[in-house]
Amino acid sequence: MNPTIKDVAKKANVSTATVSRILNGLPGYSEETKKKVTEAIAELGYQPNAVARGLINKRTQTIGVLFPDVSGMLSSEVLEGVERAAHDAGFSVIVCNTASSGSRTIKYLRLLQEKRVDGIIFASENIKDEYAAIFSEMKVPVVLVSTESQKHTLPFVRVNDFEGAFSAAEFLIKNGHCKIGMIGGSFDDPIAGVPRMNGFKEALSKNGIEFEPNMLVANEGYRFNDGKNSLPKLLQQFPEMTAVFAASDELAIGAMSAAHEMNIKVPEQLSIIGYDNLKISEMCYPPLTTISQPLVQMGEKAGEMLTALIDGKEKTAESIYLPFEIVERLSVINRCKQ
Amino acid sequence: MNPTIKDVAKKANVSTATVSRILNGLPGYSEETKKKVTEAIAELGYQPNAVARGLINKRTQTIGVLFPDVSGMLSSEVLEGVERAAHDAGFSVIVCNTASSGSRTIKYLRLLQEKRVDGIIFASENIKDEYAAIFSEMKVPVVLVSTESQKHTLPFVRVNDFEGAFSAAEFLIKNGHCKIGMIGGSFDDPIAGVPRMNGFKEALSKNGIEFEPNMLVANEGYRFNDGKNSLPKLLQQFPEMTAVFAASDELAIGAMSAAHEMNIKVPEQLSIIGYDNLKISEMCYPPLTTISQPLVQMGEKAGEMLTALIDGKEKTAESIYLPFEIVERLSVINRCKQ
DNA sequence: TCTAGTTACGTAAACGTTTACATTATACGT
DNA sequence: ACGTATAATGTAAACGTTTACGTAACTAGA
Repeated sequence: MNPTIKDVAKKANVSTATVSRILNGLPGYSEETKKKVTEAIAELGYQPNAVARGLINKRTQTIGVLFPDVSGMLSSEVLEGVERAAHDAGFSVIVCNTASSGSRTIKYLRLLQEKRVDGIIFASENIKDEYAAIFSEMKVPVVLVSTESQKHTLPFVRVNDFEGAFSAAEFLIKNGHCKIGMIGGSFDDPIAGVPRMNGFKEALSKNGIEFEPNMLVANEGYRFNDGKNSLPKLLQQFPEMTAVFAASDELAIGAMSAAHEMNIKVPEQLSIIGYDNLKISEMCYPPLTTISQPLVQMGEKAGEMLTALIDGKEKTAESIYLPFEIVERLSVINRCKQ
Repeated sequence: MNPTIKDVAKKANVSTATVSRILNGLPGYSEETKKKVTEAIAELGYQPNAVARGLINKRTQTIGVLFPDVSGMLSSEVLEGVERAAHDAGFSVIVCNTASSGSRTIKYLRLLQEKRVDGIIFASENIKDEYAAIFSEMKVPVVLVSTESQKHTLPFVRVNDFEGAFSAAEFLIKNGHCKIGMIGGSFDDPIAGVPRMNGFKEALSKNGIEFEPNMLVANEGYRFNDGKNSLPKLLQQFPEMTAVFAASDELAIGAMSAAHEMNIKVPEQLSIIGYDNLKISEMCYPPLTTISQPLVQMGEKAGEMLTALIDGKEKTAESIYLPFEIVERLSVINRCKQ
């Protein structure tokens, strides 16, 4: 099969220990033997076996990442960041698509445990007690991205959704809108659902606008079709609305699509602001003004935190809120300047 | 640390061999001992160590997937399919982002070799000789997805781009268009560039339309901005155009965006057809008529082929062209019915 | 010249499995 | 009662590394 360290040792007339030392840059060999060994390695085309290494070192240089939805645009940007950071730190990443299913998540966690990954990144989903139990059983570092848990104290990297939503709503207000509706997520979603709705309400109230239930329509999910269906509903219960805050870009673009179909001009008749700054948000027409979550940077940061934890560089990781940003494009109009 | 098979054996008063047999469903133990062992496993919370297993079995139950662009929408859909198929067959997947860089690709390949993955899926990129050399050196199955190589005979799964492009152009013709332009990829891209341009030309010529160079603008890439920049150019060199075929959905949507800005109505004044059927294609306005590549299915099929090859179920894999499909939405108008 | 320290190695155990082979007990046919 | 096939189990080697420990040679200081 593949040549092993023994073959190299034999060819170079040294012991496997010496070869290993050379391979790992440990002290204890002469330049002369190093040369012999290096030549033997080249001649044989020797490649160290990471599996054997992993067995003895109890380190696989591999991390696992769990997403509810691998092909989602949000997940894929985060993944890019994670992969980059992991690879830069010498780790490979195994992707797992939980499809938001509890049982799948647990299966994957068990699998990662068997594979002896050195750490785990858990994205965009609520941490059930069951998961947390497995985490601590596994005794590997875990970092959360785009989610958090106050019950189970795990380090996370995300943006402050309350403030992001607050800023979005306030941005509309500053642009002269006072009849503002919201297309939100789910009341059952403590991560992206509730905080964004609360931030919205808070912005209204801080600016002397009283929130009324008819200004909001909530959704199970955050998808295009949810947004597309929500706009007509919202418009019906809140006809005087001049601007909408959508809790995700997909929702916003869905709303925009509905507006097109209803012959409502965006932004002239209706301003729309989204949340996420996915790649598509600059591709739609008009380009979407939105709250930017630095997704790949979040993934990257999470990857860095995790690998630092694994390498013991950090004892405990400090959770961080990454700054969001309002990226102004063309879907919001300033009513004052009209 | 974690309990090992030895701990289980001791607790159950049997040998490790027996435990192993029970774990792997091999014959040779009584119901009674099985019960003892199962109990011991449960009490200790024993989890087999896949690393040790991998060492002796020379199988890691892991495959590697290389993408030029992990967060690209195309890649991420393919990844979803691959992950699903792999997982169903008992494999984990390691993702690698080559960023279209040769040196990164090679580094990753070496890494996967060290990690002793059981197989490789290579997506969307041209196979350089150097890669092929490593493939054969690694002696693991490789399957290509969304690319192919006639020089190095590797199994692939993709759609026939020539025919896809041909159908797209012919679809426009059948809808009464005869002044048709194309926003294409690169002449240097033998995978998605040349075949799509040729398919386009062939459709014209088959229908008695003579192709002129001014009907085409080529691009380095397939991105939104390429499309956005290309439309004005194309319109300038081919003003009588009533329809465009774009070699990717991103190009098409970029073109649509440019049309919006130039106050050209889609599809009333200009019909657009894309290629890929990404998720965004139904989110833009008007929803994009496009050639559907079954991306997740392609990933899935590739994953199935690879795992079958690994498990030795298939000796050699048959390359396949998956069928494309024209998905009609609203970006193309029928001129005959006007 | 002797001792102590350093350098350059080699030996062998260990990591946690699987599995070929050996061993024992059991049942069965005559 | 005896051999034999079968079932149940154990022993130990093997997978390819790393590393604690041992040893021999050499250097340097007195």
